[in-house]
Parts: sequence; C-alpha cells; structure tokens
Amino acid sequence: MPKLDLTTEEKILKAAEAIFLRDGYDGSRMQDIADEAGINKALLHYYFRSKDKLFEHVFDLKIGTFFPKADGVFDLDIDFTDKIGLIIEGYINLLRENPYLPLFVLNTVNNPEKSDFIKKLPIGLMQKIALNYFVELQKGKVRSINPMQFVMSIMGMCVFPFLAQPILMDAFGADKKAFDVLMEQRIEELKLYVKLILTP
Amino acid sequence: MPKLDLTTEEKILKAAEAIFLRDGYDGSRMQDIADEAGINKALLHYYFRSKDKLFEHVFDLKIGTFFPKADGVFDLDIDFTDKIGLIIEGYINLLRENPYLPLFVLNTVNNPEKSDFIKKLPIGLMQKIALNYFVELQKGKVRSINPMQFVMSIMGMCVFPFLAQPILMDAFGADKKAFDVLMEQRIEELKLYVKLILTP
DNA sequence: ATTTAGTTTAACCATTTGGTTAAACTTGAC
DNA sequence: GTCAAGTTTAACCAAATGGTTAAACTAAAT
Repeated sequence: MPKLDLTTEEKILKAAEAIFLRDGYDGSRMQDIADEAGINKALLHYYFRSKDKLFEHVFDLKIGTFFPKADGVFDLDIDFTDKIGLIIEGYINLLRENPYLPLFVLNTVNNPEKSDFIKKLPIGLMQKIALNYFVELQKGKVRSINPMQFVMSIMGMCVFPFLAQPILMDAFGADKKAFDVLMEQRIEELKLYVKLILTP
Repeated sequence: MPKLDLTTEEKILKAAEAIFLRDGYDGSRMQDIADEAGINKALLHYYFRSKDKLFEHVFDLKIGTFFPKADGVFDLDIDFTDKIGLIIEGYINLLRENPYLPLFVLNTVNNPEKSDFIKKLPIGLMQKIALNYFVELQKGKVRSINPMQFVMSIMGMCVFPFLAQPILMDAFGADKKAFDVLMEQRIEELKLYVKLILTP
C-alpha cells in the first residue's frame, strides 16, 4: 500500500517530474514546481540548489523506464522470437504507464546543452538484443537481416505511438481510452510482426 | 540553380528554422535568430511582429515535410505492397534531409500552449493508407491486421531512428556518415518487412 | 530631387526568472 | 527546556528576454 505522507523531497521530485515532463526543461518554471509540490520557492532551493541539479535528479530517477527491464529474459529456455515478444510486452506496458517519458528523454539527448546525459542511458538491452539475434542467426534459426535495423524497428514500433499520441488520436478520432485499448492490443500485434519478420 | 541572394525575409525564415529546430520554441532567443540571419533584432520585429508569429510561419513552411508527399502513389497500377514501399522510400529520403523535423513537430503538438497546431497537420496520408489497406483486405490480398496498427508501425519504423539518432549512434558506435548509410539501407529493409507482414 | 521601403544603431522598457537572504516560526529529538 | 532541522514569509537582486522607439542612414524608384 502506498505511503500516505510523502516526504518533502519526494513531493518535490514528483512535482518536478510532472512539470518537466509536461513543459520541458526550458518551458518549466521553478515557481510552478514549487506550487505543484505545495511548498515555496525558498524551500525548493533549500533541497535542490538549482534548476539544473533538480532536473538531473528527475532524469536519473526516470531514466530506468526509458528502456524496459528485461534482464532475465535471455536466460529463459524459450524461442528467441518469444523472448522478443516478452520484451515488447514489458516495454509497451511500461510506456502505457509513462507515456510522456520518451519525448522527455529524446528532447534531453537532442538538447545541445544536455547531450552529456546520453551517457546515462542504459543502452545495454539494445546491444543484448542485437548480440542474441546474431547467435540465433549463426544457428540458422532466424531470417538474415541487419540486427541494428531490427532493434530500431522494434523500438520504433513500440515507442512511436506514445510520441505521436495527439496526432494519432486526431487522425483516428480516438480518445484517451480508445488509445490505451489500441496500445493493449498492440502487444499481440507486434508479437505477430516479429514472428513474421524473424521466421526464415 | 539556387538563388544566390536571399531576401531578408528568406534569410530570417531560414535562420529561424535553424534556431527553432535546434533549441525548441522555449529555448530559442530572438537575438540568436537575428544573429543567425545576420540582421538586428529591430529588423526581425519589423518583418515578423512577435516570436509567436515567426514560429507559426516556420511551422507552416515545414509542416509539409512531416509526412511524405505521396499523392500519386495510390493511382499507380502496382501492388499495394509496392505502393507502401514507395511511400517508405519517399519518407525516409525526406527524413534524411530533414532529420530534426520530427522532434520539432512532436514537441509542438505535445506542447499545451501550441496544441492547436495539430490542426495544421496533413493527416490525409495516414487515413489514405488505412483506407487502401482496407480495400485490399476485402479482396483477400493482404493479411488481416488492424490498419491503424499497420500505419503506426510504418511511421514508427521510419521516424524513430531520426528521433533517437544520438542514442543509436552511441549504442552502435556509429558516426553521422555511418548513420546515414544505415538509413539508406533501411529503405530496402523496411520494404522487406512490409512484404513479410502483409503477405497472407 | 524627392519619396519610400528597408535597415541600422542604440537606447530603453516591463516582465519574467533563477536564485538569495534574513528573520521568524514550528516541531520533534535529546 | 533547548537545540537543530525544516519551513514560511517576504523582500530583494541581477540577468535575461521579448518587444518598442526614435533618429539617422542607404538605395532604389519616381
């Protein structure tokens, strides 16, 4: 059961996350974050000395959810195709709970002033997928395609709908609920795509 | 052959595009745009009365390149699969020339203060693809999948690499040149994916 | 020669913004 | 009771920023 009373530090981080993700770094105001947290600006600076420091804290806290956690997947005794399926399922469900995170992260790493943050990204999963794909390829169990292209395709198909959500909702005449249903169905849809693409 | 001397208005729009796409709306400074255009701030306001007006001009000019122009494609006497292939080819080549545009557009439509701009988007192509897919489905020529899911997948696979370019270059150890080669190869790769996914 | 649009210079303005400070107040730990 | 950390209040500061203004200058059109 969730804690009822957040500490002030937690309230600040939660508020900062909401504002930074909604308005971006440049668009966010320290006063707005203080208001959202229900405290005053002086206390905000008492906890996090500057906007940059606060932003970095938020980024560090959320960065783990830009890629899905799939550490155990590759140890399972199932087909490679099914492993990818599990990753997709975990990823889309993660994104359904953090729909604004991809744009936040992409903006950060594309921001000339923040591009060092790219070093914080856990890119291990991408490389792991490419590596495991290569092993399967040696065994002749998957179609011969470029592993990098494959990784980009999987990620793109998972992430893009959340980036373009307002456009897609407009184009498809869908509301938030309908969009979420579409994302739920998307899990099985993408599993099918993967099977079709990978099966030699 | 390109005009040698741009008019002042053209110089301003070109400079504004460069700054807005690099720094985002909130991160852009009118002074930076004036400097980039080689003029002064007074003249900048003489041509475009406000930052908002200038931004809207840039957005209107570039919005056409967020989706590829593929008007004639659906009138061609070729397979649906090949029509999609042509769209993909046109789209990726368009993005190779406008790599920063997707993030710019996605930020704009996700910005609470600019969300009306969504109405400016030419979403016709998305609907046209879904519609034409539906016709093919009736004829039993394509696998039965959700047209909306298909459209999202195509767009995601085309656009995502350009959004995540810094991340991908880091993860794959690629430089700009290698990345562009990867995008060139991606055209044929995605054509293959589409054939595999659509063929019943 | 005069007009006119385009352009520069440079100062100016009001507002916003990140950040600071100092004093007073609260509250739980010791 | 005392102490210290946490918190509020409210004023303050310096810098940045979008935007304005007025006067002077340039060059092409009339």
